[in-house]
Amino acid sequence: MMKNTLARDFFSQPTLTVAQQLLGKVMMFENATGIITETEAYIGKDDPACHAARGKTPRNAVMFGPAGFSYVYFIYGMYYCLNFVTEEEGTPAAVLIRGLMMIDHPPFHLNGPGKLCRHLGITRDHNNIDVTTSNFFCVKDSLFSPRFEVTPRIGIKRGQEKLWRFVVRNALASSPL
DNA sequence: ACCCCGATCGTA
DNA sequence: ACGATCGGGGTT
Repeated sequence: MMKNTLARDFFSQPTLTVAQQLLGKVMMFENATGIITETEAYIGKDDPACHAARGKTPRNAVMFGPAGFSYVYFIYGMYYCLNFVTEEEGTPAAVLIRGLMMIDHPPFHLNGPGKLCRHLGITRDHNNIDVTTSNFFCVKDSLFSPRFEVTPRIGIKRGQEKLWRFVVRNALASSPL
C-alpha cells in the first residue's frame, strides 16, 4: 500500500471533496497513527456555522490562508478541535476531523473531535502547522476509498440543513489492513 | 468592561 | 437532560 503524504493541491480542492476524500486516509501525529473515519465541512462566509462567517479574526485567521494548514481551536472551556484548511488562499474553509481509527497497538476507535485531540495531545500549540511539509504531522494517501454516510453536522445551531458530515460506514470493520 | 455562548463530553 | 469550564468576539 503506497502512503504518500498528501500535498497542497489535495487540500486546495473544494471543501466537500476534501472532506469526503479524507475518509480512509492515514493521519500521523507525532507517534500516533489513525485512519480518518468522520469529517465535517465548514465553508466560507455563507455558512453560518463556519467560524469565518463573520469575517477574519485572530482565532480564525488560518482559515483564510493557504490550504494544507492545521486549524486548531479551543471550545467549551476544555476541548480542542482539529481541522485542515481547504480551498484557495483567501477563501476561509476547513474540514473538521471528528473520528479516527487508531492503528498503533490494539486498534480502537476515537470518536469525537474533543476526545481525539485530548488523546493525541493536540492543543493550541498545533494551530497553523503546514501538514504538507511537517515531519511530525501529516496525512498520507491510502489508496482506500471507504463507503460513507452523509448527515447534518453535529452540535451546531445554524446551518443544520446542510448535509456536510461524512461518516465511514461500519468504521469498526472497514480497516484496510 | 461586560456578557453570552459555543464545530463537546461524561454523567444522571 | 444537564453541568463543567473559559476564551472569543460582539456589544455597551
